[in-house]
Amino acid sequence: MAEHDLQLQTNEYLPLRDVVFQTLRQAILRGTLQPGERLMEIHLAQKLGVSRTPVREAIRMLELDGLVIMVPRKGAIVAEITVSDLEDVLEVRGALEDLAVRKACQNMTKEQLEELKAAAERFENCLKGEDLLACAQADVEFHEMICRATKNRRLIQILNNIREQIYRYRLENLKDKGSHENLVEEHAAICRALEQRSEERAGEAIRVHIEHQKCSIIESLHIK
Amino acid sequence: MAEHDLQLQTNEYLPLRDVVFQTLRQAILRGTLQPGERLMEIHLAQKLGVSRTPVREAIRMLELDGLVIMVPRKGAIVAEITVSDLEDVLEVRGALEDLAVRKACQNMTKEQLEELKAAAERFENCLKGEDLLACAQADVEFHEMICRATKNRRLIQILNNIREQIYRYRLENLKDKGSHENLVEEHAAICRALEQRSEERAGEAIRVHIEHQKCSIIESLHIK
DNA sequence: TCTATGTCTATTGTATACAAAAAGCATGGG
DNA sequence: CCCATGCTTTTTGTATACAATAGACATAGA
Repeated sequence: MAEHDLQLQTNEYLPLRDVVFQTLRQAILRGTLQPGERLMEIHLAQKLGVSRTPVREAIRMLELDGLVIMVPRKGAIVAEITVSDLEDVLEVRGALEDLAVRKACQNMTKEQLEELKAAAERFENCLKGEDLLACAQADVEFHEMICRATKNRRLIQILNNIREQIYRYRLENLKDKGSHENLVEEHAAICRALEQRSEERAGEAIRVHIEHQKCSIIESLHIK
Repeated sequence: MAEHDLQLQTNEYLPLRDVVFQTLRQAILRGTLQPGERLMEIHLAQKLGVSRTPVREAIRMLELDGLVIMVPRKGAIVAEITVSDLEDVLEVRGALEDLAVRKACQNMTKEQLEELKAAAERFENCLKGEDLLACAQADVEFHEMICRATKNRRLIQILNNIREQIYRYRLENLKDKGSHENLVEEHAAICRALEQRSEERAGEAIRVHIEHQKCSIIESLHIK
């Protein structure tokens, strides 16, 4: 097995299980731990310098998060996402982002709208550079901003979760420069609809946005 | 503390953590463990005849399920649901049931439709009796049937989860006989729209259904 | 040679022991 | 009488010890 450099962010004063959880989650989302790879408790515990107990509890949490799959009496493996899974997840995401943007139409203040446009601009600027992680971050911020404006905590939580699950594939997807223009235009369309407070247009715009994302992620999976 | 009669369904050959998890979840959903109540590890472990380890792991799972809340260095307490939480959850549920019923319009076979109508009828018959649990069960089956027809595993999982979370309040809600007629008619409307394969009507019908549920649950909370 | 069985090892599942921190209570000083 | 401080108790957080099982490998018999 490749020697991953997992390392705890020991700075915080949280229960170890939470620190381990965040560490492993990051490792999975960033691809340090690859789909299909086994998570062995003793191994991880030694690497992280803790005992098995917090590692086990972190794995339980990853399991319910859908990031690992438990095989009874065999342990946890990093979850593979199949094309069919991705389609399912993105379909759900579409419905929820639609709800989010509609609520945002009602709730978003002028200031929030300005911030949103600024975020869209940051995203555009990032695309010109080479830093994929920064692009992804800017895009996440754009969507989170809309989401937060809904004030619906459950919606925020579920959408964050879904975004995290597909994060690795989004990253892959951003490598395709051909789609960059479209992405920028789609974000702009969402901003415009929000400015007009048109739930219909905003919903339509974001559904198109997610749909495109779905197609291009699936395409990039096939190429590999 | 009231002496709850928690008991493991030892029949199955699952890891204890899963058995404990299901047991505690049932206890919370059925109200045996009430909102605000503390879950103490040793106590539960002794009651269930296991050690603390599986109990702890079960609690971690309940935590990510939103059924308990962890207070650092204090332990877990059964989650309270506030009116605002309920509104949030039901808003999300509305969007997802809408998606589900639209997909069902596309996918549902004639046989499935017949089964659905049968389920609606069972629900109607249950309402005439006094068995609230049976009513709730019949209603759950009706919605699950639609959900399963979508073939979207993620959607099925999230909706099941949401339904479970509000189960206790639905039960409370079913006690109000005044709403029974409406419920039956709403189910019928959903069936009709599905038969006509009209996504628009089906979506509208189920959104109304969820919206009514929201109102009457919140009302019944205020009365208490 | 192939298969079946037995043993050994690696790894999870479970229990318990130990550490640390928070809450409650009592006692003493102001 | 009230408040603060320290002790005690309760409970979680963490580590480790022990049990059980699945998988691999080897060996023996057909």
